[in-house]
Amino acid sequence: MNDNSSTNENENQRRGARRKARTRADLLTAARQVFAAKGYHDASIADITQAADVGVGTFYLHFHDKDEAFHTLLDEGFREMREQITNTLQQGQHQHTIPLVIRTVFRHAYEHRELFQIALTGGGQFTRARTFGAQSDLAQGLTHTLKLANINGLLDGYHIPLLARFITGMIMQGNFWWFEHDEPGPDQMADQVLQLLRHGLPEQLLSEG
Amino acid sequence: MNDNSSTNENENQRRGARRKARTRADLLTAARQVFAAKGYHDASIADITQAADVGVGTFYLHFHDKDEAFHTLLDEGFREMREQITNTLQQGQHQHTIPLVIRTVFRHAYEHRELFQIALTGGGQFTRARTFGAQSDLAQGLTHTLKLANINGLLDGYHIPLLARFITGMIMQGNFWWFEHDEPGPDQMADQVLQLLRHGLPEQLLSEG
Amino acid sequence: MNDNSSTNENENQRRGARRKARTRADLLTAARQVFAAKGYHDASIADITQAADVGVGTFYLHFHDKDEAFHTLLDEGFREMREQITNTLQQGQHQHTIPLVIRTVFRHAYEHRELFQIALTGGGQFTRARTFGAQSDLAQGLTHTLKLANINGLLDGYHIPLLARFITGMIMQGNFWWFEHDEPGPDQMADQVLQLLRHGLPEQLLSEG
Amino acid sequence: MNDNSSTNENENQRRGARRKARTRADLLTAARQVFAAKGYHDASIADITQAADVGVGTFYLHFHDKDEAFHTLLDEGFREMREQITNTLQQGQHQHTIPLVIRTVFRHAYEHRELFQIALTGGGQFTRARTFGAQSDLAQGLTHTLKLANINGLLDGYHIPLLARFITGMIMQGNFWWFEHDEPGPDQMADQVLQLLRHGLPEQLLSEG
DNA sequence: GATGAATGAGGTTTCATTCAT
DNA sequence: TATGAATGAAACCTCATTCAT
Repeated sequence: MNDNSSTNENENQRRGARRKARTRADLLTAARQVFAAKGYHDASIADITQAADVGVGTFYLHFHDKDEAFHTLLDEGFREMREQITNTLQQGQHQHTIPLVIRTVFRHAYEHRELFQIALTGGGQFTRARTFGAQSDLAQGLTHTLKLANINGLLDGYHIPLLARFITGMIMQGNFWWFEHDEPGPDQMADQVLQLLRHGLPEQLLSEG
Repeated sequence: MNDNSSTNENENQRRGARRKARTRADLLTAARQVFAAKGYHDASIADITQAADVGVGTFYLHFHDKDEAFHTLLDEGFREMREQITNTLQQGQHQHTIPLVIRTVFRHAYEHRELFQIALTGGGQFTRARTFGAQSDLAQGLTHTLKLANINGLLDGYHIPLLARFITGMIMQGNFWWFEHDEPGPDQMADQVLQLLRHGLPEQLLSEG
Repeated sequence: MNDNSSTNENENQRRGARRKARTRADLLTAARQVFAAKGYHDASIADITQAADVGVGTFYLHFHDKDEAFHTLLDEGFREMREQITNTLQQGQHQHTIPLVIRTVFRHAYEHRELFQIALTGGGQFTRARTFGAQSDLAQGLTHTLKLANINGLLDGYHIPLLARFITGMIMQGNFWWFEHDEPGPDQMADQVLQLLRHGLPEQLLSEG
Repeated sequence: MNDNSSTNENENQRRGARRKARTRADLLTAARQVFAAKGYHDASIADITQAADVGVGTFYLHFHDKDEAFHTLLDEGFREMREQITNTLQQGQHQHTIPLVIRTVFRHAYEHRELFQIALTGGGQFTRARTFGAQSDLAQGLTHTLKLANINGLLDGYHIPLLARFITGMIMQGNFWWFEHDEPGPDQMADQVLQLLRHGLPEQLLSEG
């Protein structure tokens, strides 16, 4: 009987925790949709809880405020991608790193387009820092890679941190493209970026006065 | 006396018009500073009128609402640049167009950094459309140029609108760079972009598994 | 077996009742601490149940609402004192009543300082009535006593209900004193009050212009 | 013309300031009524602005928050009384001080009964400190007076700070009395207090077991 | 009996906008 | 034209209370 009741209690606790986790997930999903549709500032808590079909108060049971929900959304949404990129960067096969990072970002970005839209356009005082931070992280990782690659002087004459930014910029614009189009898919998108990085543009287009 | 009085009236009218134009300019300058410092949403009309040293009501004599002030700020701030770029694009010397556009954007962006910061980070319902619009305009202009250049098939194998986006992305990241650094200046920044566009990256960095 | 099971049932019932009573007592103790620390309004049910180490819902198994818990706290906390004072008042030895009441209140107040603090400072719509009520009860009891004592005209010239209030006021300020100091103890406090009541102040302090 | 316009401007400014001051006064009057009727916590800003017949936002144009309005109400309401008492205390004719203070407080309390009710019953985190502070101020002033009076040892055997508290308590209960009754007026009330302070109670009422 | 996730009414506060002067 | 006090819709957030488990 002792066993039984404590088992029941555990069972109840687990059920409760599961339900709570589900509500939280519902809220995050709703937040993703609402933020994507309206942007950070014009999304109200009421919008989010309505979309999640829960009461307003429930929101505050799971997040301290709007900002925390926003950050949680991005942090959890980007975790997997961040981990994959970190792995790639740490593997040390520098000759493969850049294409791998590009492909990784594009694959995730294509799969989680809403999330990227939020990250790239979202507002909010802290948010500005945070979303730029996302781009900065990527740029920093690429800077690191490029510096390692430059041990043998391959990139002398390039401003390496800028180079990293330029690549970041190309990737970001690829994501913007998907706000309006579905084609081409992530792999062809990556191919296009790599093609430009490999061969540049024909000389005729770039002659100066 | 009639003459006299009408002269006086004219004089008064002119003085009034001058004063009005000056107040408007003060408001735009103040708006630029405040938007840059706080972002669109966190900038209040009171902030702006305080910075301009006028009453709150005065704001509404010059702008219909907050959004109009914001748009006016960007439109007027970008007018000169837009015109120069339009000219460049229409001149038809396609082999010089791309470097010229790049240099033009960078020069203006460096000179009007606050303005670019506002355009690239500012929020607001319409704002999102507008600032993306700015990037889209640039991308469209470049698309047009690249298509003309491709009459002789130079760019077969490239996805031209994407190519235009990538270049746009590089330019935008150059501007982001200036949010945090002052060096390198616009011409060297352009050189870096052109260097990448001309030669791409060393093959060793881009080999895939 | 029938006997047996009903014995078990009884046993279980008793155990249940004991547990319930204990939870209730825990809640009242917690409520006392929390109300004393934060005041009525700023004390949340969650604060109380947390301090009692029970679930929020449990609170409502024992009290109908926040106000009931508050009133219960005061009623039960003051019951003993109220009974002693009632006894004193009913004993009819009027010449001893006033000192006895004063000593009784001070002794309880010193022992249950938290409770008195709550009663004298706590808020809440009904609470205001209730805590004033406590003072009023005391004043009424004293009024009654003084009236009985005045059968022989001792207090002609005094406004008896006011007199009762003044004594009440002195007692209350004695309690306020203990919010900030521990000394003097209840008996010396009573001595001070009685000394003033017996001899008044020296005439020199009270002469009017 | 210059004179004229600047005169007009001044005139306008003054008119504006007068209007603003009037709104502020309306709000304070409304706040006094609402706080008196409902107590601090149960009075909402909407209650106050409705009673003052202004928009909700107007409240925040004049007070930073509810607490500031409350404190302002008390500070401004007690200013005159505080000044009179301070003067009395500083005049140094110690043999008249106590009766004067008692009469002063009662006169003001009778005239501004609502205010005293608010001060004595009002809640709020800071409020508790503040309203007790009012009583404490009075008690401290009296303590000071009594100490000066004690130079010649008149009060040896009395605990002077307690004595001051007791007098404060009598005054406060006099005010409580007026929450429910209009009679006796302030002067007779003071007379009653002074009578008790002068002669104490008949010994028969205070004999101890 | 005990639990704690969920609820939503109700309160506070901000700020774009208006309008009488 | 310029002013700034006044407005109130709309957002955020809290917490007493309920109820399914």
